[in-house]
Amino acid sequence: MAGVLLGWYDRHARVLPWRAPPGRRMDPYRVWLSEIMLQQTTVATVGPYFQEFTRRWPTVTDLAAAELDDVLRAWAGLGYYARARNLHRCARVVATELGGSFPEDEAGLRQLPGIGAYTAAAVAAIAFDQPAAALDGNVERVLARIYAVADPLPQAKPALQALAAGLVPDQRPGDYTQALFDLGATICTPRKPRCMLCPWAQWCEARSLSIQEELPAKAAKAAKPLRRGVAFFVTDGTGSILLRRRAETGLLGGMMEVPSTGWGAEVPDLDAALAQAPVQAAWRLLPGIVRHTFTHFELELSVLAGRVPAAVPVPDGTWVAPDRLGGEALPTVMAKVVRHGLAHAT
DNA sequence: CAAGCGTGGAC
DNA sequence: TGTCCAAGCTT
Repeated sequence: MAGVLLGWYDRHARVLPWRAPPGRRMDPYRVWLSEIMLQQTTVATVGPYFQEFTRRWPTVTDLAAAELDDVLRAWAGLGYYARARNLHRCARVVATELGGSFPEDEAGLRQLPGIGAYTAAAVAAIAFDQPAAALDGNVERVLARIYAVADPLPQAKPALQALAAGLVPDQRPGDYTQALFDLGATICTPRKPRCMLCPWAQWCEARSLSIQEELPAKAAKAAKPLRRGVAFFVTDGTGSILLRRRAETGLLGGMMEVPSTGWGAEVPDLDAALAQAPVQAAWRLLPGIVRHTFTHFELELSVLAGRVPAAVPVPDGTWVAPDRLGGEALPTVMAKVVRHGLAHAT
């Protein structure tokens, strides 16, 4: 089966910025960087970020020498911000403790910050052509169908991992791994798989049972609770906007925010909200609400606008001119709040 | 070890 | 509008 897939890959491999042509190997730094960026993130989204990171930091040593804040700024908008902090930590370990070279085996890679079971196997296979079984969402879907594994994920994951390990060939395991990704991304898609084009169709149990679109089964997801809060859009006499750095860990850790009340189930009343205001001002409630969906809750923010005569100092705060917002470590939800404030308060 | 952790696009 | 999902990791 592996040989057939490799033959298909030789003819149909996707061309991607972090990928070498079939039969070649890519720089391990770029393989690693792309794998971190691609965690739970689409190829289309990652593209521009990968280009910018490799332009600014062509080697892992360059990335290690960067300031964490510059890395966070460059990562802004990509989400799952712990990845950026772990990326930077990992680069420093590789640069200072490993002489600038990544470990070539799965176990060594697995020790590094931000590298879990999947990424260790993927980098070992793709960058170093080791026969490691990388099990991601694509491979889970392909194998669940090929072997008609009906047990729901994530319970079925250990069984799929064993099946994956049994398929990895000794010849060209790196290309095989990438071929499996391409198969999942272009043929064995979540909806309406293109079985007529699949090089593995003759071995697919799910297809023979006509249940390919029902697999893989997944456990039901919990409903997302609604949280609400009030954000404070503050400008000074020059039009600069008050931003504040969030705590290093947890949600949006280390990123910048528009100061706000806590986010809870209840809408804070005006007095409770104002008690949490970062400065004293004559507040005006802006029309509309900023909505944002996170992984595990939905958020609705009302926005109070205030103006202060001069850029007074605020704990963890920074005053940023509107034309320099693009360079800040602003997560998307906060960029939405700023946009709302600029549209209604200025 | 279940829960916490972002975002944008497809349908 | 809602729902799913995309090359998962950490605690």
